[in-house]
Amino acid sequence: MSQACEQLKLENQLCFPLYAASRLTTKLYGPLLKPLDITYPQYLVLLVLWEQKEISVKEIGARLFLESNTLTPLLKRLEQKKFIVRMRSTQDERTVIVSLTSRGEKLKDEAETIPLHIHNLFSQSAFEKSELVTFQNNLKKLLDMLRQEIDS
Amino acid sequence: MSQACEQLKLENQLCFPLYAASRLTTKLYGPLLKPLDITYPQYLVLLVLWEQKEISVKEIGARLFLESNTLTPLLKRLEQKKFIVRMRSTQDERTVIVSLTSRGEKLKDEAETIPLHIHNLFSQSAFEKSELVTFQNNLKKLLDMLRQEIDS
DNA sequence: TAAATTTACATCGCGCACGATTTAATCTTT
DNA sequence: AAAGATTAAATCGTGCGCGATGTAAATTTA
Repeated sequence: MSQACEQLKLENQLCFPLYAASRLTTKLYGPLLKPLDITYPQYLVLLVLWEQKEISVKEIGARLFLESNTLTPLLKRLEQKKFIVRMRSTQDERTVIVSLTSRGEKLKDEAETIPLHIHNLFSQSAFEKSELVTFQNNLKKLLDMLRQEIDS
Repeated sequence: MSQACEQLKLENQLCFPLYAASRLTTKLYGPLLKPLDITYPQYLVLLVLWEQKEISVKEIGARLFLESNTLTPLLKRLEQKKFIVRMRSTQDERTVIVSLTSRGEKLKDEAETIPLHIHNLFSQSAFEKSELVTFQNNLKKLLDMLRQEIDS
């Protein structure tokens, strides 16, 4: 079988396991996020807001690699659930500033056990601690590379 | 700042870079797949079919970690584009057998340059070959772990 | 063999993702 | 300051993903 053909096999692809692992990871968060009444992408937005409780849509997008076409509806849903408020900046009317409500701030306390839960799953697994660090670094490196590649 | 709080930072998460890298990777395939008139998930299904040109929906799902709620509409779209046909098994009327049309088989030739394109991007990047192998192995390991965790 | 269970796929509803376009505000240029 | 370009969000349409449920066929159990 030709080299080109061999590389068309699912097994030999880098991108498929990335795609599958990402989806299964999101699924893993499901039961942890359900009690908080948020989805995984909503959780990511909240992670950003828990670090910086007032931030523009643009900046959230820069952190999560998402744009307004995805964020606007998602943020509206978070606003409906009273976790955030959105308002136009007075300095620049184009900009929408997203900020946490007190309810949104409180949610952080409930969310604090989530990283621990996830961490426990990994420590119970066949992953060595050092291996995990390498893996995480490689993921970041890949992300950097992809970012460059897509911007160009 | 508390340990729990520190782990809520985006930077320290394993899952976010996984999520972001997966999305950006899909985006990277976009320009390569557009000429073939298929999406990335459709490409994955075709990868399976190019390995085994007759296969049930169930088996495709097992390979890609997808279920009929995702696959059925996707396969219908591939059928509309005349790349595949779907028919009920005569042995077991519950089972739907998916098979390539000649057009779907021909598409494989056009797709053969895709892995090369992707490979080139990596070889131009800061990724060492050995590093890449390690990374790929870790991804598979993660996928195995997630699979186990979700089944349980 | 009739009833209960399991299996394979389909359907439904909702929430992302994202390319493409629109709208309104701001900035730049002349 | 008016015209043109840029920017930030919003909107629109399409295609996933997936939990929950439905349907019909096959298998198991009673």
